[in-house]
Formats: sequence, C-alpha cells, structure tokens
Amino acid sequence: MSYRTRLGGELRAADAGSRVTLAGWVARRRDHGGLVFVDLRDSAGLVQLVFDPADQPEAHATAHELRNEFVVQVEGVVAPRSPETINPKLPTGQVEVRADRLTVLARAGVLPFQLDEEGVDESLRLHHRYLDLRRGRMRHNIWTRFKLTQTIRRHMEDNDFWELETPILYKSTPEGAREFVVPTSSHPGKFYALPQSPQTFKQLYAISGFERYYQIAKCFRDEATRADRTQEFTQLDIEMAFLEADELFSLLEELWAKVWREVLGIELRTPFRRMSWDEATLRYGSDKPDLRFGCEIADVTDALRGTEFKAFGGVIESGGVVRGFAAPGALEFSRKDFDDLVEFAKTWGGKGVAWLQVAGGEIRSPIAKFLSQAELDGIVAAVDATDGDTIFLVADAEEAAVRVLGPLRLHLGERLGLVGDGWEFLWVTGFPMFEWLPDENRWKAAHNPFSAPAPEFLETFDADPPAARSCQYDLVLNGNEIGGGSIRNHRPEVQRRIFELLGISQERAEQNFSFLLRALSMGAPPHGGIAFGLDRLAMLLADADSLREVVAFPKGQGGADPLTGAPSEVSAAQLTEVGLRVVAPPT
RNA sequence: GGGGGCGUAGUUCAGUCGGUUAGAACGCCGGCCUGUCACGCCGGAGGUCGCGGGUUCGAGUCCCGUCGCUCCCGCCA
Repeated sequence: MSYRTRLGGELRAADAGSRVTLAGWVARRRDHGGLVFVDLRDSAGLVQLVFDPADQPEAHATAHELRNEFVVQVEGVVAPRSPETINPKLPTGQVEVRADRLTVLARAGVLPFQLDEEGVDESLRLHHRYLDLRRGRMRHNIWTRFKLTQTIRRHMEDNDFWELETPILYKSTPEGAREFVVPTSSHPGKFYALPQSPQTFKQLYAISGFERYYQIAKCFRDEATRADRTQEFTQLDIEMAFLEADELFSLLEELWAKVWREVLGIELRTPFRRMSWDEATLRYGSDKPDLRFGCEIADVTDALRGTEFKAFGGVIESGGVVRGFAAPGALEFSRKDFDDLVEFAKTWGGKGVAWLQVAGGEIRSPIAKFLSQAELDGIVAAVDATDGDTIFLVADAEEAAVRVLGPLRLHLGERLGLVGDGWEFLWVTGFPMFEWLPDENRWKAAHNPFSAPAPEFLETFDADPPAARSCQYDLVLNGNEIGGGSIRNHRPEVQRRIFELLGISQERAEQNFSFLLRALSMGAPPHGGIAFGLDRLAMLLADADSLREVVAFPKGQGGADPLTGAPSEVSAAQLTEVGLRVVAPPT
C-alpha cells in the first residue's frame, strides 16, 4: 500500500465521507479547546487535519506532540468544511480530514529559521537549503526552471534537434575567462580544464554532419561572482550547419514565445526587434539596451559648435562630442541629487554631467547663463525635450561620453520610475570583431575568435580591424544579455587570419586549436549557433533578484558552498597522486 | 586586486549624546481555552552584542585591526 493520497486537487475532489491515507510535513499545529488542528503539507498542497479525542484518543495525544516539519502519515475521513471557516489567505482547501490514526515518520528539531519568514540571511538559507527549498517561493522558482528546460527540450525536439553531450573534462585553452583546472593521476603535472562553454565541440558536431545540435550544458568560469554571474552555470547551447541567421532567429523567437506562454501565460510579440550594435551603442549607450523606456541619447554637438562655454566648446574643438538625453521628471531634484549623479558618472569614467530643467517654458540650469538662447533651443530640439523634462549632457570623446550616458540613462530610468512593465526582446547584430587593448598592445576578439566576419569585411578585416563587424548576434531582454552567438568561420584560412591578428601565433593556434583547424580543413559546412544563459532566463521569468534564487544548490560569493563546505582541502595522498604540492596552504 | 554596506537572542530587528540589570516581535518550553488556521490568554527559558586590541571612570555604541556575508568596479574570448 502506498503512503498516501496527494493533497490539493486530488483530495478536494474526494467524496466527503471517504477514508484516505495522507503523508506530508506538518506546516503548523494549533490546539484549541480539546481539539488539535494540524496543517499538513506536501508538494501538491495543504490540508487541515482535525484530531478529536472522541474519534481516537491515542492519535489525538500524539498529534499534540507534533512540531513544525515533522513528517507524518495519517488516516482519516474526509469532511467538508463550512464556507465561513475557510480562510482564503491560507489555502487549506474546501475539505478537512478528521484524523484517527497518526504515525510520526520523522521528527524535526527546532528550525534554524521559520519557513514563512522573509529576509532570512542568505548564507543561513544556503546552509540549510533543504529547508529553504520547502518554501513556496523557492518551490516556484525551481518549478520555473524545470518548466523552462522542459519547454526547450520539447521545442528543440519538435524541430529535429538532437540533444548531444560534450566532454566536461576539456582541453585548456587559456583565452578569455580564467578556467577551472583539473589535475589527473593518469598524467601527473598535466591538467584538464572545465569548459567555459562547449564551443569547440559543438562546432565539431556541425562539422561532423550533425546539422542540428543542442544541449543544456554546464559551463564553468573561475571568475569573480556577481548577483547575476556565477562560476558554474547552465546554458542552452545550439549549433546548426547550413545556417542562415534569420532561420535561427525565428526558431528562437518561437521558442521564447512558447516558454513565456507556458511559464507566465503571456503572449510575446514576434518577430523581435533588431538593432545594429552601432545604433544601440550610440542611442542607448549600451550593447544591451533596455527598451522598456525612452530617454534616447542624442547628439547635440552641432547645436553647440562654436559656443562660448568652454566646458563644451573645448571638447568639441578637440574632436569630442556633446551627447545627452531628456528624462521626464527630476524637476524636484536637489543640488545634492545632482551632485550624486555627477559622482555616479565619475564611477563610470565621466568627467561630469550637465543638466538643464525645462520648466514652464524656461530653462533652469547652472550652465544656462553660459549659453546663448539659440544654443539652448538647439539642445532642447536635439534631445527632443518637452516641458517637465530634465536634460542631461555629457561632453567627452564619443566613446567616453557613450560609456557614461548608458549607465546614467539606466540609473535615471530606475530612479524616476520610467522603466515600464513588459518584455522587450531585441536582437543586437553587427558587433565589432576586435577590441584594442592599449595596456597589452594587442587586439582582442570582442566576442570570440570563432565568429566569422560580416561578408563585407571578409577581405578587409585584418587590414582595418576597428571597422570590422562580425556575424555575431546577441539577444537582449529588458537590458539583460540573455544569449549570444554567431556564424562561425568554416573556412580554415579565415580562422587562421583571425588567430594571426589576435597574436595567437601559429604555434599556439596549432597547440590549442589544431584539432579545430584540422577539422575545418576537411570539409566544414557553413555553421553557426547561439547559447543562452538559462540561469539568467529563469531569474527573469521568476522575477528573482539573484541567480542564486533560481539555482537549487548555489554557491555563494567566491564560489564557497555553505551547504557542503566546498571547496575543501584534499588529503596529502590525493595530492601526491596527481603530482601536486600546495605551496601556499590556506591560513 | 580595489571600493561600499552589513554583523546584537534560534530568526528578523530596535538599541537615543558613550552611562543602571541589552529590549521587541516571531520561534522555542510549560499551562489554560470545544472549530481554530497570523488563533487567543497566562507563565518561562534563551545573549562571548562576529573576533582581537585600543581610547575611557565606564564601550553594543568611538578608534584600529581582523574574520564572515553581501553589493559594485576591475575581470567575465
């Protein structure tokens, strides 16, 4: 005989008068008069048990000893509840169970925190994650994650993708993020790395003729953590042969529409918007613009050309720009509020921020007296400001101005409550291929070195690297980068030219990527793909503020796991086996 | 690697200008209550104020150091 009937719907449907066996956790016990009331919880719901000494004195006596989170099995008779006794805030349901038999299956000690309490210290929650996960909110978050991967698997399967695995013990290729290294006793002194992504192997699948690959893949980066960044994460990894980007875009638009329908019951508008990287950067100061509000950044340089006001004029003369945006509100900002904004801008490398309030047809600004009426009018027109707006301007080299204005726009969007509800998806395309690292005096791949140049840059990308744009695309949602990918280099000579420009010597390319170059030289189809951060998607879907809220057993800042105590030291014997000696033991 | 915030009962927090025996709520323990469900009522236990040092007649409170957690910058092809 099984332990139980499930609570919730199944039990509510049971006829009054029928006898049931239930098992679950004690959510709460109340004694009132001669009766004991127990709320019993399982994964399907909550039901109230009533113990009456008249029914069965022994069960009643045991029930009196119950504590929260005890695991019990009960037998009893389902009875309807009179509507006026049902508390809608606590969904114990339409029926109760008059219990006459009770077995305690497991006892619980005093809980380290109460399950209905909010704001409990996170490391305490992680230390007792099995308790924390019993809470409704966490249960919902984990459900969201499950529903996300379930919907993905169904959609990919329906579209003839194969779910294929790639190795976890990877070859170390020290480009990009710092890798986790793994020693092995078979080769003391040599190391595997954990994959930062299945990038190279998924390309090998495509080259091997597996034309539609996907995987829900674990990835690892030994880098500092953030609220939205962990060392160990999960991505939806996709690669296709004979791929046009448009084909991939519509496949994914359909996928996310399904996910939003399944998880949130929301219909997304498809196709998603698209924007070039250049446009996103200039208009929003970001390669992942949040389109839930306006405040588009405009160029006001022309309106101020030749101005007397040195702070602007000087910058313009030396080839810089003045850019800015108008934000509705901020008319009530105090001097200190504005000073804080200037400080904020400085943390992003800005020299300062100028502001002009447009109120009742007048311009209020500490710099207004330095500007002519024509210049003021020009500013207002350029940023398209209307009455009640405050205009924020930054004068600097174009790149520097953009770098400050983007975060400033986001900051003010939050601060002024401009960020609307909803889901703004955006494809960003045409990323730069390379980025110059002045400190190291070399070019760096802006995304990854396997992305193909856009066709119009195929001949010229190594002659004029800053101008080169790649076949890379990102999917952005409400200002979060949720995925990115590219059409790859399927011609080995193009891949070699990229490695060369990046200063990855032939020798090192040979050493690190020879398998890929070799594969490309034996008939590689045009291919490309994309990868999505599932943790971040789950976080957005569950409306959580940290990745750790949508990971069942997450690690804290610095990768420490309060639950298991990992990472931990290993024995001297284990070290000897892998040929390692710890030089600087933990203090 | 750098900067900010936090650390007081099992939990969430309060603690005034540095001043008597460090408080509240929830939880926990005991008792009462014949329909409770955030039950109610009475009583009780529970504290290395993260740790170390300093200033002071006196430190939870001020100073220095340190540890832990967290947020951000760097970093994250």
